[in-house]
Order: sequence, then C-alpha cells, then structure tokens
Amino acid sequence: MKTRDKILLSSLELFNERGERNITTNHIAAHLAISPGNLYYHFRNKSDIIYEIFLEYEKLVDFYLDIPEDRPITLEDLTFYLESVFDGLWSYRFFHRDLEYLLDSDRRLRQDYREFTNRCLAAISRIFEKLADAGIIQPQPDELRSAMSLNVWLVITNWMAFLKTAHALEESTSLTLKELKQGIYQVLTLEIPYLTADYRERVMALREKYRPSLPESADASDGASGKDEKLRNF
Amino acid sequence: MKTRDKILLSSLELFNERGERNITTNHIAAHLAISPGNLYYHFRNKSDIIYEIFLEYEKLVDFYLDIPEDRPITLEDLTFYLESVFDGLWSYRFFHRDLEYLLDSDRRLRQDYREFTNRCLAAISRIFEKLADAGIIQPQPDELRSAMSLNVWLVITNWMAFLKTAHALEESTSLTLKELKQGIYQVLTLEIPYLTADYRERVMALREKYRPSLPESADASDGASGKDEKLRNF
DNA sequence: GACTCACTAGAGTATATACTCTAATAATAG
DNA sequence: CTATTATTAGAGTATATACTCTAGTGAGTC
Repeated sequence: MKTRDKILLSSLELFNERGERNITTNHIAAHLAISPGNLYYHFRNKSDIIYEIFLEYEKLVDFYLDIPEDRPITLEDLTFYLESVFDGLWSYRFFHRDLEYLLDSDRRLRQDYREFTNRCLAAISRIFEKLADAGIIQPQPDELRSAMSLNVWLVITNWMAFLKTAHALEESTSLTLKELKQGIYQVLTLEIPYLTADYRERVMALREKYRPSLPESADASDGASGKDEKLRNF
Repeated sequence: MKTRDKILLSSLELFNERGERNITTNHIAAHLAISPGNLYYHFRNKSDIIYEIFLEYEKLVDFYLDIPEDRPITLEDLTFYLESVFDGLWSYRFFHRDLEYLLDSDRRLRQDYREFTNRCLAAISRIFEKLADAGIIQPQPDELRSAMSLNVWLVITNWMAFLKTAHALEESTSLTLKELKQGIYQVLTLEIPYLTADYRERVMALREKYRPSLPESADASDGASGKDEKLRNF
C-alpha cells in the first residue's frame, strides 16, 4: 500500500480512537514509523489529511443514499439506508466530534460539508416521499416533510455524541457499532405516527430489533414487559 | 467585580465567540489585562474555569426546568420551557461545541454532565406527561414517551451545530439568538402528530412564530403560501 | 509600626505542535 | 548507464500552550 494511503488510513484510525484534537501529525508519523518529513511530503498539512478523509466519507454516504428513481421503495430499502448511514457514521466517527472546529479551519471543507448536508437532507426527504408513494407512511405536505427530514438528520448526527456523553460509558468502556445502531430505534420513533395501518406492525417490529438493551433514560423503569404494551396508543 | 468573577465572565464570552479550543488561558488574561499568574492564582487550570462555568449553566437550566407539580401545565409553560432552554443554550453555547473533548479531560464534568442530561431527559418526559394530563397532547405509553423525550433532547442539543455547520452562515455571518430559537420550530414539529384536536390550532400557530425565514432545506421551494397548506394532512 | 493575607505582576519554563529543510536513497525513463 | 523524479529520514525551528515561581502591593488588624 502506498504511503499516502497508509497515512490516510492511520489518521482515520487514530482520529476515531482518540479524537482529532488529541492526534498530531507527529503521532500519525510515529504510528506508521515514518518521519514527519515524509508525512509532509505527502500532505501539505493536517487539514489536507482531514479533507481527503472527508471526501472518502462523502463518497461513501453519497453512494449509500443514491435513491433509485425507477422503482418503488421497500422496507428493506429503508433498513439498508438506516444501517448504511450508521455504518458510515461509525467509520468516520471522529468527523462529527470536532465538526465545528474542522469547518472553521478549512474553507473548502466548510463549503463541501454544507452541500453534503443539503444532499443528505434532500435524500432523506426523497425517502419520505417514496415511503409515502409505497404506502408505508402517510403523505406529508412539503413543509412538514422538510422539517421532519431535518429532525431525522439532527437525531442521526447527534446520536453518537449522546451515547458518548450521556450514556453508561464510563471511562474505559468504549462505544460499539451495535450501540450506535440503536440510533435507528430513535429515527424510527420519529416515523411511528405517520405509519399506515398496513405497515405499522412491520415497522414496529423492525424498530424493536434496534431497541436499546440498557435503560437509557431516567424514567424508563420497566423495560421488561413493554413489548405488547407499546402499541396501546395507536 | 471580583477578579475571579471577571475571569469566569470573560472566559465564557471568549469561549462562546471563538470556541474553547481557540482560547488559551493567556488569551483570557490578556483580554482582562491581568497577568497569567493572576489567573492561575484564582483557578488551578483551564479545566477548573470550564467546570465552574458548567456549574452555572447547570444551575440555570435546572432552574428553568423546574416543573410545577401542584398545577396543570399550560401552553404558556411550554413556550417558557422552550424559550428558556434555547436561551440557556445560547448563553453557554461554547459548551456543546467541544462537549466530548471537555468531558474527556475532566472526570467531574463527565459525571456531572451525565446526571445533568438525565435530569433534562426526565424533565422533558415529565413535561410530556403533564401536556397529556392537560389535554394538549395525547397520552403516550412510557416507552414511547422516553424515546420521544430523547429525540427532543437530540434535536435541541444539535440544532445549533446544524445552524453553524450547514446553514447559510458564510464566514463573517455569525449566529443570532433569533436563528437559534427557530429550533423551537423543529421541536414542535416532533409534537405535531400527538396534538389533540382541541389544541392543534393553537400549537400550530405557536410553531408558526418560530418558522425559519430562510429556506433551510434543499427541497423547501415554495415558502410563500404554505400557511394554509400545511394543515392539509391532519 | 509590625503583621497578615488576599491579590497581582511578570518573567520564566517544559513541553507540544505544526511544519521546514537538507540530504540521501529508491524507482523509473530514456 | 544516466538523468530525473518520487520518496524517505531525521534533525531542526518558530511559535504556542499551560502553567510555575518569585517578588511583590495594598488594605486591614492588633
């Protein structure tokens, strides 16, 4: 593997594990057992490394969120989108952690990320539209769909920070992909009221698969029986 | 004013404006025209300053989110809670920006913040309960209410980051409290499907007050007529 | 007037950080 | 084989950062 690619790979790994703020270019070089000079031969600066990693991330998510326009959407599609988005979030998890700082220090990144967000929002909105076309959720007026899509985005992008800052995670305990994917439970919670009668059961069952195992909120006290109870009000 | 308090005030101000990561203890001292030594006489280190600021923040939010248990809740109460929470978020906005790093570097803060989050989640959940008692929203099973409360929290705490990273905000343009409060629109969006017939109109009118003025998502194209249209599907 | 004590100045320091420079070595093209 | 180019090592550097240390000052107290 090319040194350049090794640098990108190691950087991503170290950033994810210890946070971009805690990883210097010297750390990266040391981790690869190459010299700082070598690293700076391949990249002008640290920002450049981060920018390239972002491009990979962007490419991945854009690939996942390519909505087929020639056929209706299925529940399997929805599952795929959700799983994929959280996979992506996991693989590049350092990125959202220091997002604001990163965007402040790199103009290109700032601009690109803005467009990226808009594409994601548009994709989410399109998914809602197609879910309605497929009779999985009720159709929503444009304005509501936009606001809903934005809420989905906010929940998705903040779920990891919530886990890391508020959840059981004592020192030493580190986040797992499985825990991260419980975010899908939260996203599906947003959709519950809009489900059609035809699909309600199936989506609720899907959601159940991602239910967090640990109690996660101060007043979630039962946790055992809920499975039949939770449909009560629909 | 005591030097100690001036340090806290200036720190908060500088952190909010330029980000904790970009502000050193020397910056703070220089801004106050005092010596670094003086600053370190009053605080052991930078973490201590941040911790004290957090304690103020915590106190403020705890004060705002004190739910009265001796009377039913009103729509005015709800408005107050929402406005207050966003006011608090605004006044201590640096905090959520570098949250993960801050918690990683200070054990006390980590622990305290976890409890703080849980109190907030419990308060949100309690508000939902009382909204149902008051006939403003339909009652929800515990499990759904918890998940909903968590989504509300995720939307609230991520809204600012969204504005800063994805919104119009070019360089130079800086965030305003007014824009921040448009997050209330997003929070109320979450509650729409649960509103009772009695209150739907009133809550929708309230929500309308916080509607963002700018188009905020890729597919929100109309923006002019929506006011009558948006109730179509309810 | 001696003493205490909260408070302050300002120089200084150890370390980290991002990055540069020079020189050397491998790889490749003609 | 030679010339060029790509790659690497490793020492070095300017600056920043968080923090320490010493030497006070000034207001009150007995």
